[in-house]
Amino acid sequence: MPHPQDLETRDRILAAAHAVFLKHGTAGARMQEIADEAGVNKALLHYYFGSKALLADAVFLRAAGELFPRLFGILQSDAPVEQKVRQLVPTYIDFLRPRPYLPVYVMHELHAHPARLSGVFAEQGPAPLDVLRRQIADAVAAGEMRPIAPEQFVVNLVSMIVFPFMARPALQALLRVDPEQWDAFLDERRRTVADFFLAALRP
Amino acid sequence: MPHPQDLETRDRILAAAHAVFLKHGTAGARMQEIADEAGVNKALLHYYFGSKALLADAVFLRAAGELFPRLFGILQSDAPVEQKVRQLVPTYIDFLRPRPYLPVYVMHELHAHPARLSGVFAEQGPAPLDVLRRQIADAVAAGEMRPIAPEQFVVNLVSMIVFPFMARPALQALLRVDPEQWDAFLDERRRTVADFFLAALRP
DNA sequence: GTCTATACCTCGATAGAC
DNA sequence: GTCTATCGAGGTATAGAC
Repeated sequence: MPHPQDLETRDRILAAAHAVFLKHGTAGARMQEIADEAGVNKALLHYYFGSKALLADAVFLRAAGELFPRLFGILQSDAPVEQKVRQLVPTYIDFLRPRPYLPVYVMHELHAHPARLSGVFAEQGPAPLDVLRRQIADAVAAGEMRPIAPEQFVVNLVSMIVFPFMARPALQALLRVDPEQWDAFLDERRRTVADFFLAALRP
Repeated sequence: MPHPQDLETRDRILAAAHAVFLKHGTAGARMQEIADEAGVNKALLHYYFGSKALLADAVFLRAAGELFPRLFGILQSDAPVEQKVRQLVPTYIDFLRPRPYLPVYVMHELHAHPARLSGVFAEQGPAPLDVLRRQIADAVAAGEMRPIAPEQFVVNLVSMIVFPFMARPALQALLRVDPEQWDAFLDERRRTVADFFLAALRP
């Protein structure tokens, strides 16, 4: 973009767009609502981002960029398996708690717009499961762990962490949990999910 | 609606709307695309359903109605816990496999449109966790199970079943799994998730 | 850089023939 | 019941003043 830009205004617009897109999805979002939320007028959105589609791209990359890397940062480390699990569960729950719309937004956009995938995982490094695969193999050989494929390991763990946020409205109704009990419910998951997961790995 | 109706045409439209709404979400769906998919013209959609919003309501109720009841049908039965788990995992995975968009669609609509909740869970009966709560208490007292709150039990189990479908595009990229390997990955989950879950409950 | 005013167009909805 | 043709609201995008 050849335009001169006020970065502070640009950030305000991007933050407002983030909030509105996450709440309504790209198709359901209105440029007017973003402008209102940012305290500017519609024309400025086009001045800074060119079009709704380009603004949506920027927001999606931002959202996916906070969702995925902090998962794989922890999983790829060389720390022992148990320590990684015990660290990931509370860390990620604390991250998602103030961002309840983030996972559904990202997954919905990926379904409706699969081309977005290339943008997100382009700079992705080598297969991220190698460290974990060796750690599991060693623990199994030492008789300390039941065998499990590393893919299943990761998906089981991430499922239990992320799914409750995606299903929150349904779970609140099905479990008869009002919004304040929901916080206690998440606290309990924060405390118990790692234990539950590690218990499943006992030989 | 006081209109006379051709039920076969109405069903074709509803099925087409189901497909299009699930793929793009309510806001992203176009009445023209639904008409094309059903092999009729736009005007007929209004003849049968009145408006896009009403058609969207019908589709959402239909989708939520296949997603939730078959979960709680199994969980509320009087069968032993282990049997319920071993039945639910393959049954539900087989159900979702040909409907990969269903969970994300429902959860996204519930986030963007929380009022829909009332429509879905209105006819819901009494608290559905009572059977499970007693079964867990008995098993724990008999020394056969680690203690766990029934809410956490259900959410852990359902998370591992449903989440992979919601996150499929991301998981395929992150795990380096191409679409045909994805089927094998789901087969493995179908075989292993119940064992994994039950292993976590061992005392 | 930021605003107001407006052009342009997509899309949901309706009218009316058959 | 189903179609063609068209209207009008609402939304993105642009022009141009400041």
